[in-house]
Amino acid sequence: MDSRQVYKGLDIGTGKITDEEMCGISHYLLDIADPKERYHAAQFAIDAKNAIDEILSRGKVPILCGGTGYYIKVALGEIQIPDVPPNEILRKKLEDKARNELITDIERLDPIRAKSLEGEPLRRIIRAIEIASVLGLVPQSKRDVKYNVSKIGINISNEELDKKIMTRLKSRILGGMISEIRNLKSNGPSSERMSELGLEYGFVSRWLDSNHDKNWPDEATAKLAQEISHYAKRQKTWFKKDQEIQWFTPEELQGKSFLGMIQELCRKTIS
RNA sequence: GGGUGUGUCGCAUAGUGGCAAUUGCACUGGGCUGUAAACUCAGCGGCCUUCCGGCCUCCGCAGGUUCGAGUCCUGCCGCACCCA
Repeated sequence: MDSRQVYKGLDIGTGKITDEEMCGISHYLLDIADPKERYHAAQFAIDAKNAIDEILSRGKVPILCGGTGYYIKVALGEIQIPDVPPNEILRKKLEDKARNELITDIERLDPIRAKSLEGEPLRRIIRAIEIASVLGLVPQSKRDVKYNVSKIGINISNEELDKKIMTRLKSRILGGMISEIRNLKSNGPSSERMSELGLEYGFVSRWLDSNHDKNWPDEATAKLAQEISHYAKRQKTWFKKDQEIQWFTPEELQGKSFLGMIQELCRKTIS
């Protein structure tokens, strides 16, 4: 459930699991997309559901793991994405309009959806117009979860989290993240595209643009760690809202024997 | 020792005598219907208040001028640069 690990070639910077680390367990939805092309949540919803159904059909229990909250929701069917593909021409046209005009547009097309878009970024208002212009209205996104799900979250204080982020980042840099990104860049993607591939990728790419052959400085590590920490906090905000998540501290998970606990949860969920 | 500057909310920065004081970063909280590691909103001296708002404290320290001082004056302290 990771919006960046789907891409081929983004390994160190996304912390993608290695073959040895998999211990023979099948992992899904890794390396399924080309970094040159945009991969969307809507596609992920399809791919994830297929993978889940395939695993279930073999009588196994799928474990969804990762930090892209939106992708998890979409994969489980907690959010339905209307089947309206992006219309770049329309988007271009709408981007030239002022916010007020766009709001008037969506109010005319779908007053109910318009209400929920108050204070939302332009991009989402444009998307709503895009949907409404095809379907007439923006359909209500109703929950349609076909699976029994147990959700587990690990609760860590911000200080603890920041420490972990720093050690992780340092080991990624030692592990060759900078050259991974340099190589990736030489294959074409612009820095703008690189930013879409993730924090590390955008940040390092921008740094490379202005410091071709310099050595990576410690200040850059600190700054990047800060950006990652910001992101981690946004993730917390997202998951905090989910009432179904059972939260555990890292100590609790260790004390309990993690695998045993998962098995117990599986049994409960199935029965 | 002499001269010239300078001291504003964690850091940085704005501030014609009417200012609880600009902006950026950081920090805190929030939103999320095909870009989600994206995008985006709000709060940020304290206390009270349902909205409007009210009260107190505040721009290095101490005095002064003024109806009124972050802004002007004096002294002190800290810092910076220049001349010795």
